[in-house]
Amino acid sequence: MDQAEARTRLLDAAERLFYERGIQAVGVDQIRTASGVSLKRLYQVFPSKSDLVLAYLQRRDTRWLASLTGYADARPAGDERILAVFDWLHAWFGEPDFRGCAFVNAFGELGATDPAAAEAVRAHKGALRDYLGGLLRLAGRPQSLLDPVFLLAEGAMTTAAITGSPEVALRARDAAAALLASAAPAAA
Amino acid sequence: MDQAEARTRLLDAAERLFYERGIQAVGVDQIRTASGVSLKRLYQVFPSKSDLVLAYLQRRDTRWLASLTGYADARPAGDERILAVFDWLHAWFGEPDFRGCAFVNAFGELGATDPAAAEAVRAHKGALRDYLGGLLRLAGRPQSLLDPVFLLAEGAMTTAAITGSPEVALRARDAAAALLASAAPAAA
DNA sequence: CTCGTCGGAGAGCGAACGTTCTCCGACACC
DNA sequence: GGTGTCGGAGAACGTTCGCTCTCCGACGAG
Repeated sequence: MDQAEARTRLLDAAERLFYERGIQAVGVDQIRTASGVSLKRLYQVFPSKSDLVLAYLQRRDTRWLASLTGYADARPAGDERILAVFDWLHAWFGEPDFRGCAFVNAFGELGATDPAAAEAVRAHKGALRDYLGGLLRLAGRPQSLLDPVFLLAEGAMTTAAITGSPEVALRARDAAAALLASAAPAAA
Repeated sequence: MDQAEARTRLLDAAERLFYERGIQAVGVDQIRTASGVSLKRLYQVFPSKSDLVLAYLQRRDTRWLASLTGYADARPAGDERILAVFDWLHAWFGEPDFRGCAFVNAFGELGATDPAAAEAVRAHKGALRDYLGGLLRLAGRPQSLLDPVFLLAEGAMTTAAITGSPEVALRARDAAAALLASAAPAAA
């Protein structure tokens, strides 16, 4: 096993365990066991647990946004693409291991004590916000709709986590559609 | 110091520390030191840390909702009272020790491992939702607006925590006002 | 075969955790 | 004053944490 594969296996195990049980609740030994990577190598690749946490957040940020944009960008630009974001959320919420937004969870655990993790969370939410802003622009919609749409998506994530029911994504979608409809009709 | 005062002092210290730094990050000894209550009495009142955590969540639930309803119910019933919820959020977000919704934070930390804590979070969010539903009814508004308004409030809480800026409450308020305006005019 | 190098397995480290126990001084009762 | 009871202070317990170290077998070079 070379270093690159060790890194992948560590991040795979870390992502599954951190997301499923929480970051502080998972020990380094559990990640070692789950990944099959020796402790020595683990500390070569990630000199401390917080480095591993940061790498976990960064890789998840990349993959999560890629999955969302891959789904939404397949729809025609315009209102439809904006609403597709909520369809994607609905599918995500329905996954059996869904446990809310990993970044919101991480912020609640570490936001007060780990500045690097807090910054990663801010960066992730900023990227999501920017993506939604781009969708609005493509749809010919004013940026004044950005906050409402973003907040509906955020609220849907935490609510779906707590209630365990994915349908809230569809209600958020309806609300977003209503806001789009109540604004001046778009050029698209 | 009698048992009742010990309980109050313990909960005061626990609430401040748990909310400020996170639950798992705060040890029982720190709560003992901050409260001035002896360890022996602490374990008489709360036989385990998870009992203390639960009491913390329950007392905060009561107080938080009482503060919100006390503020909003002072406004005339109708749309104005609904929007007052966001004004209250705005004031809360601006407090110097604001660190997001204690229940969302607790759920991220403990939701997967502490069923009693998870249930307390669900109960709290259910109570907030019910309160908003009552405000809509009083305003003569359809319950179809409940999810949008609730999700805007939820989204505002997590976003304010992560970005640190209270203004998002006002944007959520604007969005709620737009949704109310786009629906059929209320009797009130 | 011999030797040197490497990485894996897991024991070991000090600190911190939640929880219990020991000690001792304060105070009520006789 | 002597005695019993209580609670506070904090030492101590066993476990677990993040992290380091030791040992040993595998393997390539000569």
